[in-house]
Amino acid sequence: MLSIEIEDFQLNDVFTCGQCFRWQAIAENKWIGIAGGEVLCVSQNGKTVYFDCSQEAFERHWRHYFDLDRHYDEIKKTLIKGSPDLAEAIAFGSGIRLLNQEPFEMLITFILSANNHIPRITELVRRLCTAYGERVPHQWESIIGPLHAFPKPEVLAEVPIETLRSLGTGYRDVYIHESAVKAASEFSSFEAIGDLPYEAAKAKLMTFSGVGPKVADCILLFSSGKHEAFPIDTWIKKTLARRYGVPENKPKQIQNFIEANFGVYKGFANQYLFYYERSLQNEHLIK
DNA sequence: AGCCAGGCCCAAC
DNA sequence: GTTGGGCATGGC
Repeated sequence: MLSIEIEDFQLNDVFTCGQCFRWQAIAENKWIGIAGGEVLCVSQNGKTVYFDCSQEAFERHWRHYFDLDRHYDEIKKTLIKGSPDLAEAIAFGSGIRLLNQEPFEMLITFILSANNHIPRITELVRRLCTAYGERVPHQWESIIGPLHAFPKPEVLAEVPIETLRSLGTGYRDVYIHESAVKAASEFSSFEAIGDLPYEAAKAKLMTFSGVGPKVADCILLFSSGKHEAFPIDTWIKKTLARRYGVPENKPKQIQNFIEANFGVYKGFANQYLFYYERSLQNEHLIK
C-alpha cells in the first residue's frame, strides 16, 4: 500500500465530476475502479491518498492517469485571475483532476453520452464491458463482483449492430459499430490523434461516426490532455446563460465568451463549471 | 403525457 | 456555413 501526500486532490471530485464512468465507492472516501485493464483500490484521508498497488504500477500507470505531475494551484489561480466569477465553482470542485484515460474508451463512452443521462451512460458502458471486455481478476470480487476491461476495438468491431441495440444503446448502435471498425482498422493512427495539435486532432475525431464537436472535445479533454478543449453541452449552456447571460441558442456568442473569459486553461474551467452546475440540481452531488 | 439528458446526422437553405 | 427535425432510451 502506497501512501502519498497530494495537494488539490479529492477522490469524490475526481470520480463524480462527469469525466469517468468506471469507478465505484465501496466506503467513505474509498473507491475501486478499472483503467487501462488494471484494477485499483484507492482511498483518502485528508491529503493522504492510499494506492493499493505496487510502486511499479503507480509510477508506470496511475501517476499519469490521475494527472499527479500537474500543479493545479497555479491553474486555479490563473483561471480566477482571468475570470473572478469562477472562484465559486473552483472552490466547490477544488479536488478535481483531469484524468488521462484511454482514447478508445473515451471515443465509445462519449458517443454513448450524446442525448443521454450520466447514470444511463454508466450502465451502458458497464454492459459493454461485461459482455465484451476481458475479465480482470481482483481481490474485492466478494464485495463488488467481477470487473472487466473496456473492450478492445477489434472485438467491439465484430459485434453485430442489432446486438448493440439490444444492450440499450438506441440509435447510437450504428455509430458505435462504425467508429469501432474505423478505430480498429487504423488503431495506431487512432491512438496518435492525441499527439496532433488541438484543431487537427478535433477535426480527425469528427470524421468518426457519432462524433461531433462536443464529443470530440470530451475525448480530447479526458484522454489527451488537450486543455484548450471546452465541451459545450446542455449544462454548460445553462450555466453560461444563468451566470453570465450568454444566450443558449447563439453558438457564436457562446464561443466568443469562452475565448474571452477562460483562456488557455478553459478545459479546466469547463469541468469546474460543469460539476458545480450539476451539483446545484442533483442532491447526490451536494456536499 | 411530455420534457429532458455531457448531441449528432442529414437535408435544406 | 448555419439551421431545424428526427432520433432510441428511460427517469421524472
